[in-house]
Amino acid sequence: MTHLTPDWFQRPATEVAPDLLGCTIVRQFGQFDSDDRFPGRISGCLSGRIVETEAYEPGDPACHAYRRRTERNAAMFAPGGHSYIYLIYGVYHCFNVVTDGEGVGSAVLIRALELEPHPRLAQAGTPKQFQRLAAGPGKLCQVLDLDRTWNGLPLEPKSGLWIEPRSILVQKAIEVGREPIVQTTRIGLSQGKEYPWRWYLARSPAVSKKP
DNA sequence: AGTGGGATCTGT
DNA sequence: CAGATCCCACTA
Repeated sequence: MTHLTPDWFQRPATEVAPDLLGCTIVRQFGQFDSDDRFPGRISGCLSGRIVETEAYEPGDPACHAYRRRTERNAAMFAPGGHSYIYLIYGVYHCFNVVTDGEGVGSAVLIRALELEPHPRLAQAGTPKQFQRLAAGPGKLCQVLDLDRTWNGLPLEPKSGLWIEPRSILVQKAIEVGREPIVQTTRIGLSQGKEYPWRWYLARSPAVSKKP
């Protein structure tokens, strides 16, 4: 089981964000890897393909680390490969991957996933509803059961939360343009609207919003 | 100590 | 398009 290691994330967020498309987030619930020995139980790994991302960088007024280092944004200054999770509107959580070197306040917001089927999601409803379960940063954290107790952790199997690289097939599909990537402006901001730092897989039904 | 607004989502 | 709902960062 291979996972993306810190050096992969030690680049500007605007480089990492598009490269994360097609990669897979894995959230381990059970104590063991692939713990599906007890069908129907809430256990094992829940995973999904990343289909939408946004980059937040130093010098960017929309970035939580724009002004200064505080308790809330401290995780953004960790070395690339850590998590940054915060509460928004007192209701939802947002999951970010910290990027660049230690001391640089930057991250990539994971906005949507294509989930893989799992016993935990048995009551998901129709296939169409299932597709949309992780369409948006708040919903994504609900489904993966991520909150601030997961803030500031290294993304590795030991943490129970990590990211795996694109499969060969997905990599190829993106390279030859069979899986087109769209780059646009970010969503829900009051400042920094003009930066085109949102990317998504054009053909994915799980993307939160399309033009 | 008080307060205004926020990288969202759902239903009207 | 309003409302939920909480925390935090900033001002005084």
